[in-house]
Amino acid sequence: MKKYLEILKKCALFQNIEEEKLLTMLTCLGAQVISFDKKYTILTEGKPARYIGIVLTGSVQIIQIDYFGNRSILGNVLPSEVFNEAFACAEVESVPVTVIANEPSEIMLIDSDHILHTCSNNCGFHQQLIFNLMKDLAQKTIQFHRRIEITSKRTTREKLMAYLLSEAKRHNSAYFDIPFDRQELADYLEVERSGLSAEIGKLQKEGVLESHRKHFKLLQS
Amino acid sequence: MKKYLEILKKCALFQNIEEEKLLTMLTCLGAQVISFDKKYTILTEGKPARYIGIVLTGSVQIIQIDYFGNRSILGNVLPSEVFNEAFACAEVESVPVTVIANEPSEIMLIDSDHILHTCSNNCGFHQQLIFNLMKDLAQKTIQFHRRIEITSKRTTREKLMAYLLSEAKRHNSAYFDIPFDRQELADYLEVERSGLSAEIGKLQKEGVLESHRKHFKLLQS
DNA sequence: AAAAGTATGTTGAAAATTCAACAAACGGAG
DNA sequence: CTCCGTTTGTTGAATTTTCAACATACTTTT
Repeated sequence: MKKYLEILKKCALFQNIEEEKLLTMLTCLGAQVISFDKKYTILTEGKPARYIGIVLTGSVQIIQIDYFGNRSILGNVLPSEVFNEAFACAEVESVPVTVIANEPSEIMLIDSDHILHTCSNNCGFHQQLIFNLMKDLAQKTIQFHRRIEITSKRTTREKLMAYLLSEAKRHNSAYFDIPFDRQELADYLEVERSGLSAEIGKLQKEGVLESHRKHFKLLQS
Repeated sequence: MKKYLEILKKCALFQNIEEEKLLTMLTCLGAQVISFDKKYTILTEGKPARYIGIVLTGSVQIIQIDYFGNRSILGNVLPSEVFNEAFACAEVESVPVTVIANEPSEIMLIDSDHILHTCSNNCGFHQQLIFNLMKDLAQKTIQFHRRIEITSKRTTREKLMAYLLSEAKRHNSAYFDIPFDRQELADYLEVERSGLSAEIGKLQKEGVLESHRKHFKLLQS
C-alpha cells in the first residue's frame, strides 16, 4: 500500500487526514488494490454498487450503453480521482454505468459499507472521510453541470468548441491533449463521429484551430 | 418556523434528526424563510453560491442560459427538496445557474458557512447533517445520470419517449402530469419546441400516447 | 363577455446531422 | 521493414432538426 501513498495523498477523499493515519485507515476500511489490463471491465452495468473506486495508475472511462447499443461516455478518471462514489453512497441496487480500464490500470476498491455504516462514531477520521466524500460529490455535481453546458449546444460545431474552450481553460493553455480518440469524443459530445471529423477539418481550414489526433491547439483570431 | 415542520421532516437534509431538535437546529443554522412571487429570481447566475435552498411551498426551476441566450432547464424542485447544495458545498465563487420561482413559493435559505465551518464538532446533529448532505448529493448525481440518459438520445422522438417512460416509471402509472409546458419541455430535452409539438402529434396519431398540455397518458401497444 | 396575451400546433424551406461506405493515415507486431 | 488491424477523414444521399411564420386553442385581465 505504501507505494501508492503519494497518489492517495492527492485524493479528495483523504484530504486533511494525517499521512501516518492513512495507512491504518485503509486497512480498517478493507481497501484492496486490483490491476486491470487495457479495455478490461472494472464495474459492470446492472451489478450492485458496492465499491468506491480510486484510480492509482492508468485511467478509466465511465460509459453508458443504451437499449440500442449507443454508447455515451460520461467521463474519464485519472490517477487520484474517485469513481462510482455516487452510486455507492446512494446505495442503489445496481449501477447504471460500466467502468472500463483505458490502459493498464491499478485501482483501489473500498467497500462503501465500511465508510457508511461501520464505526462511524468511534474513529474521528471517519467524520473527516464523510466530509471529504460530501465535498467530492459536490464537485462531481459541478462536473455534470459543465458537461450539460457542453452537450446542450445544438450543433456539432458548438459542442466541439464549447468542449475545447473548457479544456483550454482547464489546462490554462491553448495547447493541450484530450483523453479521447475521435469516436470517444463523439460519444462524449453526443454527435456523429464522421460529422465531428468533418467539423474539425472545417475549423482547421478556417484557421480556428490545429489538431492532430488527440492533440489540439486553439488559435486566436 | 413551526408551520413548516411537516415539510421539513420530509427533507433529505433532516433525516434521522429528532423533531424537537430540528427547530433549535434551524435557529442555530440561521435559517430564514423568504417568499417569492411567480417568475421571480431566487438565485442569479454569477452571484456567490452562499445559500442552500429548500422549497417549502410552490416550486422552483433550475435554468442555465448560455452566451447566445439559449435556455436549458436542468430541473424542477418540489416542496421538501433541496437546491443549490452542490455549489454551496463546493464553495464555488459563483453559481453557473439561475433559480426562479415557478409559482408563488416559500423558500428556506441556509448559509452554507453555518453547515460547513461552524461548530461542526460541538453539535452531534451537525455530523448527521453532513451525512445527510452527502446522501443528498449522491442522489443528485444519480438524477443527473438519468437526465443524461434522456438527453443523450439523438432524435426528438427518442428523447421524448425516454423522458415519458422514465416519468411513467417514477409515477408508477401510465397516466401523469409533467411539470413543464411545451417550451420548457423542449428546453429540458434540448430540442426545438415546434419539432417537439410535431412529434407529440405524430405519436398521438400512431396511438402511442395521448396528451393534452401537461397531461400525458402512455398507451400500451 | 370581450379583449389581450400566452401557449400550442402546423407548415415548408433551409440547414445540419446521420448513415454507410470507402480511402488514407497511423501504429504495433512480427 | 512490411503487414495488418485500427483510427481518421471524406463523400453524397437520406433523414431530422431548426427556423420563421402563422392559425388555433387556451388563460387571464378588464
